[in-house]
Amino acid sequence: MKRSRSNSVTLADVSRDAGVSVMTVSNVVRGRADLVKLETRRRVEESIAKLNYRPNLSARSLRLSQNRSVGIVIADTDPAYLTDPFISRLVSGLSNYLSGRDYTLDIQGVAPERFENATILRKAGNDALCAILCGPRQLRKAHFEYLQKLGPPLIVFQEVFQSRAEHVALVHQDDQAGGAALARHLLKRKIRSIVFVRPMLDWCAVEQREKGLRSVLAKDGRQVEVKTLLAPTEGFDDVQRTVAEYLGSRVPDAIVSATDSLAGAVLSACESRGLSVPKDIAVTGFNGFDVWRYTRPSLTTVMSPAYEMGSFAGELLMQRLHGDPFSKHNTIFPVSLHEGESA
Amino acid sequence: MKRSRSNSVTLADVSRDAGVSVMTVSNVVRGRADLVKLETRRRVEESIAKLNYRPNLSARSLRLSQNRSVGIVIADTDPAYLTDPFISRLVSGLSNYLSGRDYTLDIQGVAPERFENATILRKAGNDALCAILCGPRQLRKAHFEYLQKLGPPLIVFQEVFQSRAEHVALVHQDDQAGGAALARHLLKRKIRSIVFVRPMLDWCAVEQREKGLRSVLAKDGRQVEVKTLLAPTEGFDDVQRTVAEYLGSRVPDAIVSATDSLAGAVLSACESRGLSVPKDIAVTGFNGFDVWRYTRPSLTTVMSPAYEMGSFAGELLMQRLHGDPFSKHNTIFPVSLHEGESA
DNA sequence: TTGAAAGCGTTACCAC
DNA sequence: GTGGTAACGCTTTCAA
Repeated sequence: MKRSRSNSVTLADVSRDAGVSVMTVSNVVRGRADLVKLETRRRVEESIAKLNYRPNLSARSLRLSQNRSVGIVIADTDPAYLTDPFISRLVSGLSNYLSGRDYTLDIQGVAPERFENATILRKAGNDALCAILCGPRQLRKAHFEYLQKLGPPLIVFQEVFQSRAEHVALVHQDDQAGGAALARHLLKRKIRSIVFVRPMLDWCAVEQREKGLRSVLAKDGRQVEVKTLLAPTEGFDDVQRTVAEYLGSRVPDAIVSATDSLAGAVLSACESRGLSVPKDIAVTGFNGFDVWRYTRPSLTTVMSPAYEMGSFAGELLMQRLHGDPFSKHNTIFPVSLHEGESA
Repeated sequence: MKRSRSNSVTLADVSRDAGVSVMTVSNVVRGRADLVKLETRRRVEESIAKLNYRPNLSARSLRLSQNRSVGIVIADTDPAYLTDPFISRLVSGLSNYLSGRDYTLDIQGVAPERFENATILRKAGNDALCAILCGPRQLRKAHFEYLQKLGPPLIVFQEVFQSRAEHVALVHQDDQAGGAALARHLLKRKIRSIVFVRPMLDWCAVEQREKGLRSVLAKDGRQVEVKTLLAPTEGFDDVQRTVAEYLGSRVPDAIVSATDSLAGAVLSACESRGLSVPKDIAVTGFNGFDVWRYTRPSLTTVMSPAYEMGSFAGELLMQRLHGDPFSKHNTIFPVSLHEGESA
């Protein structure tokens, strides 16, 4: 048995069965109908079906030096990295756009401190790369530089770095404007103190939200006091405990949560402290997809175009891979305030 | 310029730069430290760093006839197919297990009626395949047969088909037992009528939940009436509208929802009808991850080991790809009832 | 310890 | 319309 462990059927096998040359089979497989006589094509197609032939992607990639695949690396400390609603929508959008163009998506989650070990980055197997970073700014910057040096076209989501590299593009939503919109909304109430709740782990988007929030408050004449409260993780229990503890000593007029899931835990903490939302305290979320509908009161939050960002990135990459330069190197998607009952 | 569009650095380039043979470089790259003199290795490593060399995965795959990659195809009508909390956890678990073994995960969502068109299935580029099916039983069965014929090792999640094929394994949770547990829990109350709410789209898991529910109720002496209510989609608004309409004409003693997100919409419908949960009506969910924490009242639901199912599948595949047969062809993960406030 | 050559399955190119 | 040949980048095998 000459055959390797994978009992793959090759073009040669089909050509032998159909009594034609390898090239003819190849032409049939790739739909070059004009190059093959109808009768021959029929015979070849029969053999293909009979032998259950599937083209070998590695061989094709090697020959064409293009893989028709894109890789995405997602830095996160949570093993269940895809459960984040922003990420799952972004990846869905990207994946679907690529599928439509007959491209494949390779996906890998990785702990921030092991970022550069990601298989997708160490081996060259994708025509382009995407990434979502997290961790201290310094580290994210280092990872960004590393990614740039790799070579293939690169799209980084939710970062605000500058890059002059021709093969790099940034796609993010306007988190700063989102934070600002929340601030303006809260300022309609009689507010003197705000707590911004966020996880310990750094995300650029969260920084931007806080920045937008604080900048509007700073410009306001009312001298609103802003504190930042760090939860050890994004887990429901951790957040609830952290907030409940804080509320034990003092109750701010509003709690701005870095994400909707955090806000869910915040609501729970308020409830357990006997605080009525929004009467006693206002609560807001961020990146509203579904959670805001489930909570009582429903959440005031900022809507995110995560799915669209993913598919837009796919579109950008397809252009770039088909010969054109990136049409945009820095794309900012607008967000919109959703007024629920919680603030 | 001989070089192809992708300006890739090859082993030959490195070997030229380092003044050694291609094989020596290959040995260095693959960590065969024992085969290379320390000094030579140093020189080669320098060249690798200098030239920014990354091994070409296609070439290696072609030569070795193994790709070190697994593909997963997920049938769903929802474009944002990864947002389903069960799926996102399952895929995270699988992806992480594979990453740890230096395997890559190719992911693709596909509409059920276009299932067989999925790139991942049409081209042979993965060492193994995973799938999650949906749609009418007939169609799922057809897709299952199709997948089996493809050849590579295959794991199908959340299906109850039988297969004698050596290269096929099934992994699912005990949805039937989950449905039964919910039924038994509800029977503790004075219950005469139950409505099972599910989306129009067929999922094997949902069928199993209903089956478990009905079988326990059927065995009970109290002649509980069970109706099935179909929501056009799983979308919050669709479900809420469907349920609210139903409640307009009659109010059952309990509503069993096919998933937690459905249950969220059901709660909302009850609220809008002025019904108090669980006093006036009991409500349950399924596949509890986080949603049950956010709702008020919190949901009574069934906890799912989705993440573990994913990583277990990865483990099974690794064994199979490294020479052993599948150790289990049909694995059923237990689920557990979570008693919240809603029932 | 290092090197040369063959071949993995496919496609571009050029003959027939 | 069809087919032969070379080459894509890598690793296995065997020779030096």
